[in-house]
Amino acid sequence: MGKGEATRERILEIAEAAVLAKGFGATSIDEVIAEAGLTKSGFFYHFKDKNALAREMLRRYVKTNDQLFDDIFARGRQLSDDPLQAFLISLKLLAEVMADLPNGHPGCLIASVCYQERLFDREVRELTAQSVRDWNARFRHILDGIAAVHPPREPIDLDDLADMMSCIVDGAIIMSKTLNDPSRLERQILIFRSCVKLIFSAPSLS
Amino acid sequence: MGKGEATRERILEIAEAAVLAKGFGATSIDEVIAEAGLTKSGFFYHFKDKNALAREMLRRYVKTNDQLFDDIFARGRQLSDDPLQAFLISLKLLAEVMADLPNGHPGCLIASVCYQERLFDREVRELTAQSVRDWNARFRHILDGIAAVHPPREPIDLDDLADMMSCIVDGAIIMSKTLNDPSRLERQILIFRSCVKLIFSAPSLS
DNA sequence: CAGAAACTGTACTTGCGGTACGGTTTTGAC
DNA sequence: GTCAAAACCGTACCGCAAGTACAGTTTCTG
Repeated sequence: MGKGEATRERILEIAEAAVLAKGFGATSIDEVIAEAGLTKSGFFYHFKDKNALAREMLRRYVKTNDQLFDDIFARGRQLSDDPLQAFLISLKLLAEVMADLPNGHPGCLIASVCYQERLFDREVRELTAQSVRDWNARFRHILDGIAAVHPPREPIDLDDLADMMSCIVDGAIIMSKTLNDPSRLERQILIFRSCVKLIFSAPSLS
Repeated sequence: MGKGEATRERILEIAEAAVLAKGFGATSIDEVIAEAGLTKSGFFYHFKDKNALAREMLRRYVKTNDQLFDDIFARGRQLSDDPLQAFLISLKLLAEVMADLPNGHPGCLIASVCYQERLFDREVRELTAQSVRDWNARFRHILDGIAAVHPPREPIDLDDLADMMSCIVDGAIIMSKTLNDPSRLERQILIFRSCVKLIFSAPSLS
């Protein structure tokens, strides 16, 4: 890894923390480079503009997040052969991980971008959209495996249920931040878990 | 109503649309006043700074939203005496209202503020927090009424379930915007409805 | 050692939020 | 109709942040 790459990483790390804390618009380049210990020229050597910074931040964020979810859901499958049990275990693990983050979940960059639409170019917006689609597909796949073994009682659209996971997490992050109460995120994941449990393990109506 | 109040209303309406579309930081005062047909001096006559604008926008938004929810949940209670049925009907109505918005739900101002924290002063942030708390209390109250008649099968924390409503809506708005698919919001409300139905009307496990 | 990569420094442009302040029109109460 | 307050307009200005331009310098690497 060249020295340039290390600097880029440092910039991205500092910028991500600042953006999640204050929003993209409120994060100035001056502030980032001051903390990173380089000059404006140095910054624009690595990123042609703020949009390029956003793009790389997103790529980084999505990658890290995917890794986390891969780990957690793989761990769930290790702990149970039943796909429903595996998913429920993973959700519990996810809740614990989210609760253990010292100052709550740092926030969701995708949502941050969402509420700043026009600040970003098409490429950035397409990147966020694709990552959400990937997320949904991931959960959809898990739910398919569950439904094959445990047919849901009520006619539930599995696509919508997969979407629900992302919605809950994003919504809970917002609530955690707004109310300054990190525990909400954990609790929302657990109540979603209860819903999944009910949907797939409820006995049939006579 | 004085002429000043009418102007203030016009500014707030234009600003709200712009902020929901592009975020607070990306909405310039110049742009708002151009559309409102007045000058910078005129703007600062009504709002001492951008924060004051945000504050009044939020008050307006929360008020309008509360009114909408009051109507919908009152209508639900009109249509059924059973609190569970009334709530389920209201959720269906809510989903329909959200689906009927021509370009999807305009977005949630609270979330917009959430991701711009440092741009706003303490008063604005406290306003958003309070409105979320009020929202949650509203749903908690409805759920209390339901649980009194239909004890939930699994031990479900009603506070968390009340929170879930807000989380779903906020999360679904983000997803709708990100994927440019207004139907997601409607579908998420309906699947939340299914969950509520399952929780309160599922038969006991033998 | 050479050349490429990784910067620094300075100077400038643009756009936005915000201030200052004097002047002008509009409105509503008497 | 009068008169003061309310509701503006115009102009000029400040500071900050994004971004450009470009020449020069250091640092790594083959």
